[in-house]
Amino acid sequence: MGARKKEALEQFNRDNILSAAKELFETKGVEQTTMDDIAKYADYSKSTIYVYFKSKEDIYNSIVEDYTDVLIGELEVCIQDSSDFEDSYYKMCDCLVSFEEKYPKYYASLMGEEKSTNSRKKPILKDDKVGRELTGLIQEFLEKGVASRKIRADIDLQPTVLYVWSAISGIIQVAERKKDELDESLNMNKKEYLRYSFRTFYESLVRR
Amino acid sequence: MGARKKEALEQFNRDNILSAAKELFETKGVEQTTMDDIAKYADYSKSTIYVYFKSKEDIYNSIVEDYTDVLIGELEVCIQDSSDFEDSYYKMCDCLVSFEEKYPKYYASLMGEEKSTNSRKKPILKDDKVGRELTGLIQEFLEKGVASRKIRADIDLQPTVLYVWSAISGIIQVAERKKDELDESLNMNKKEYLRYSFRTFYESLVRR
DNA sequence: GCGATAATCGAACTATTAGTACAATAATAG
DNA sequence: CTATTATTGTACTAATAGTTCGATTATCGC
Repeated sequence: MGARKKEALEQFNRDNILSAAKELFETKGVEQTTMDDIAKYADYSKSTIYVYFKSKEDIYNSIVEDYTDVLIGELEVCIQDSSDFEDSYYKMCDCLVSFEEKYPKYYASLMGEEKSTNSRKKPILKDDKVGRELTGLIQEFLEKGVASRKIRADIDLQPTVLYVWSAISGIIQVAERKKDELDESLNMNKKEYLRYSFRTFYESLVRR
Repeated sequence: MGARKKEALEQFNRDNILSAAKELFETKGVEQTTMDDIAKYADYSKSTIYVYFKSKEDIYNSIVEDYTDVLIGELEVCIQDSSDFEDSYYKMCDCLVSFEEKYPKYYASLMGEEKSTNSRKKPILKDDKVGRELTGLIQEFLEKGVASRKIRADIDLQPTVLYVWSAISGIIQVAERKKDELDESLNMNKKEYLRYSFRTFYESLVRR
């Protein structure tokens, strides 16, 4: 078999395994999914799975990387394709919220909860690609704000990037965690609460 | 044996087991600590451990409850013992940061990361005692702000409570996660960054 | 098509760890 | 001293990640 075809076949197998794992991880949860589950669902033997991936962790990490790229790509569009600062901001927020709702487990993982698919082992500290790319994007966003005079030019950009990120991610996290209470005691659904919080934060950010 | 003495003895044993588990959980991590570890360190047989606690989860939950009470108590002091609004705010922030630094695992757990000591099993959704008590405290805090005219009286208190909580917890979480990057690229240590962020947020909160 | 090579499979294996069962032993009450 | 109770040790089960390896099947070069 030609090297080209061989490589393609390998890619095909890897993709099959990954997409099976992806589905199972999303529906059953990562830790509740066993290697035997993945093998069965992907229609390979377990031994073959281990030919293509060295561990469950390895599979998981590959998937997370895919999601990272998707999310970062979407956020880039929000920030770069929009000429208006306020518009960028709300698009960015929406984009993060959608991602969180669609893939909560991966969102949690990307956003820095300790990553481990096998809790008996120490979690591996991975280099924080999302974190770095995200702060890059937010910096770009803030620079746009400064350029359009929405944000004071004398702010200290670097820590403000993190500050903005703290607030946005905090808002999303709390909204998700408290969504049931919101309905009950606040008479406000998650969406409304998010709008309120994002707006409040936006207004605290731009000069009045 | 009198019922009184028996009860005291049981409490003694339970406490011994809990304090051993507490130490191990703090040093090795919860999931890296086995029931055999706990038994050995507490100097009981595993069977006896299971007389006093029905599962590892049970031990863990008892410990978390203790920590919850400690944290809530400390926060109450911050808010209630301080007559100045700004003072309350910074004390509250410091208190949360100290707790996070001292007991990062428990902080993460209290603050809502999925709780499970045995990742093969589905995490149990516990009723969010900290959450409820915390929002109560923050509401009290904001009411003080309104009373002292530091905060506009026409704000919608309920969602603002969550909004404030989002920001503070977000700031702490990001500071912890990025503490290494802070040193390197921002030329700012975690403490300085926290001060900057808490101050920025405080100023966005009070009327100017 | 044929024989060699490589991919895949299946099934049994190890290691780890929560949790259980139970009989033996130690401590205590009366 | 005896009966009860608390504690222990040991050996078990179940679940699951990961390994091993000989058997099987597909594919390639000729």
